[in-house]
Amino acid sequence: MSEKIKLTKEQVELVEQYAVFMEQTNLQPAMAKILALLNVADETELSFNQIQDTLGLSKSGTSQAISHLLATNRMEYKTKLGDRKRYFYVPIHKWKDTASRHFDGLEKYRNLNHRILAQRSKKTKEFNEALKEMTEFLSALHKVYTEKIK
Amino acid sequence: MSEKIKLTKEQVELVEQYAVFMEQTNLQPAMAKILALLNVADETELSFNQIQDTLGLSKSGTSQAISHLLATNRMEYKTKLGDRKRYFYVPIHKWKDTASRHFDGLEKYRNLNHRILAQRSKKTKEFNEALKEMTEFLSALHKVYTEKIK
DNA sequence: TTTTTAGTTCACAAAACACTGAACTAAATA
DNA sequence: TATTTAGTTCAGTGTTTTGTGAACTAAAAA
Repeated sequence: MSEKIKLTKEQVELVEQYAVFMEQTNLQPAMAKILALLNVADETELSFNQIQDTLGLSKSGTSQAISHLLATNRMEYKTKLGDRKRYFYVPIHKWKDTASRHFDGLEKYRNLNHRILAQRSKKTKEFNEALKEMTEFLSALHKVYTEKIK
Repeated sequence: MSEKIKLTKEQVELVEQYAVFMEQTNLQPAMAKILALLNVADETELSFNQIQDTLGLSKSGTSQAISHLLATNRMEYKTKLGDRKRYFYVPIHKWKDTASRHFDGLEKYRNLNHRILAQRSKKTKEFNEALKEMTEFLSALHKVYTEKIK
């Protein structure tokens, strides 16, 4: 029988909105919905079947999405003695690691812009000045990160 | 005849790396390369033909990419009296507007997480606590934005 | 041993995406 | 008026993405 989880109307709404947001950050729909569910549901640890049934995905789709989420550290699982299933959860307590990866991307962008600026013709003064201001703002952001998280 | 622009080896390298970075943020390859070129090239204003020839794109591909970049405010153009062409450029002086849009996305994420937290069962104490910490960091980031840019 | 559970793997179908070439347009030039 | 310039539009093609169902596996339970 189905192991579909009961969600309030508000939870369904939140799952959908969270998933859409995640899709916009490059995540595939199925993965986005799984993450959304694990963030919103009352229970933070759900089994393969609970995920599949609640979201109405195929078995293979669920398997592939879960594998990818595990491989990219967006999800983890635990087991329970005397129970063959895995229980999947979002390692939200590691949110600082996730944030770090985002700031690494930002730093890469800052570095690219810095290199671009370094080799630019001195003739395009306004352009160069704006580019410099922007990289300085990126540095300021990075500083917040090192102070608050790193 | 071709209006291909001359780029140093380093500039070619930077165009490619910048474009790859942009592709990773959801931009289509052609658009990513156009933005990269306009950031790196000595001249900040390039014509349709200079862009097409330098990047080796088709005319229609160039047209469609430019239209989309203009529609999404990632590019603008100016004209010159007595010249029928448009000269395209990256409005880098508006980098604060671009940053604002990014922070709007972050704020949306913070708000979603805040709503999720507000309706969560009180039983998952650790999860809720971590989620709260994270939204607080998102608020701190947003504060930097309001102080430095807005 | 046979069956059930908890998945994994894979070939493929449907849809979306990215780009191309060819035909077209509208304004300027000859 | 005819031609050139500076693009635009669109149908189609090749590629990539997502997800499906069917067959498979490995361990546990009956």
